[in-house]
Amino acid sequence: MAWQKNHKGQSKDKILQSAAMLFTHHGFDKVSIDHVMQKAELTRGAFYSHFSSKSDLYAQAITKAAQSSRLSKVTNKPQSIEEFGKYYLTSQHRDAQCQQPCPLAFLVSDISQQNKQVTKTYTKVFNHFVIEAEKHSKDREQALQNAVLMIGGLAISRALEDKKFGDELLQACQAGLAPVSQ
Amino acid sequence: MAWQKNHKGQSKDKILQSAAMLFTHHGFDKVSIDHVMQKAELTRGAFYSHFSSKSDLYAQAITKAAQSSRLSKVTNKPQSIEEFGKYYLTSQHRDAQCQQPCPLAFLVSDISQQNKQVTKTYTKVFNHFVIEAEKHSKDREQALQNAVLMIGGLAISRALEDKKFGDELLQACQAGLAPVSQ
DNA sequence: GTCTATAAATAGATAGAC
DNA sequence: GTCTATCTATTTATAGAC
Repeated sequence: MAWQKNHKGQSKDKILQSAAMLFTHHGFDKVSIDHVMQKAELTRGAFYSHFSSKSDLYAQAITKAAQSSRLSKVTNKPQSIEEFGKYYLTSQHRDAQCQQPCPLAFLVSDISQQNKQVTKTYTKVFNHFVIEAEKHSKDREQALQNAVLMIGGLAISRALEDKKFGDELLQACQAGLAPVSQ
Repeated sequence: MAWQKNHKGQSKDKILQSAAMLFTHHGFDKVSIDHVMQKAELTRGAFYSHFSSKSDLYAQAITKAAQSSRLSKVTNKPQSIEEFGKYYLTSQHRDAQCQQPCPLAFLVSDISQQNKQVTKTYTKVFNHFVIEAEKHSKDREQALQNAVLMIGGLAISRALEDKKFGDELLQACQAGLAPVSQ
């Protein structure tokens, strides 16, 4: 029994990990259930034993992506908003040269097309981001501004065809991050 | 001849206007060529006399959306960055209670999935936005920050399930806009 | 240039064997 | 729980009549 439960858990986690990466990189519509299951080394038919629909998978994958993202790991937590920005607002992050980029930036305009389960999940993850930013900001208002500069800056930089323009934007956002006043 | 050219021009413009609205509201994948043509009161088959592909339409529709957007109209141009923000960072704009919302915010994470024609068009429109912001900012760096606060703030607010949270975010972004120092 | 009809491919979801 | 096979629907794009 324990093995069976473990086995199921392992498959579900593998699906979630595949979905988190694929969705974050390509968005909801460009990724099919088939893609996800292939990456998880399973077949389509097995999908519905774990998730009720593609949307259900999407919502859970966003949480997974946030957890797998480097930002959420306890180790190497930035000690200031500037460090936070140097870590987040990079061309490597924008160009997805890491395994798990931030879903808040990569999926932002994808989310409003989805159902309530998805938007609730996104809101929860964003709220955690803001709480983290508050630790290094003067007040909540400044934390919200810092969050927008980081997430929005990364998202827009990603949409630009001109990489140099994108780099300039990342730099400007980094410079705009307001630290806790000493 | 003139009538024919005019007739074709009218059809193309009708298609573009329909596409601009539909794409801005729902993104690239959720809108089909059929939807666009139905809204333009034409049939699918007529589409390819005007555009070479759906992507081609998308790119041209982004330009059209930017032109149709209230922000690009000459009349009622904001005289300061605060006015700009009050005009842009509203719940009405976020909830698409206007005919033509800003494609820069509504489509930001949609764009990176598309081809070069599309990303170039987005870059061009964003560049115009920044140039406009520069007129009311201390320098280019501050203009870029202001642009991110507006476009990013609106985009994230749109993704949040909690409207009050979204309103708080819009408010914080408005407060964060830095004007030209007097 | 616009129409109807259709080709060709893809995707979400379900059925039933093992 | 996982597999293969399939249903059903949708979509991009093309062909050919008017």
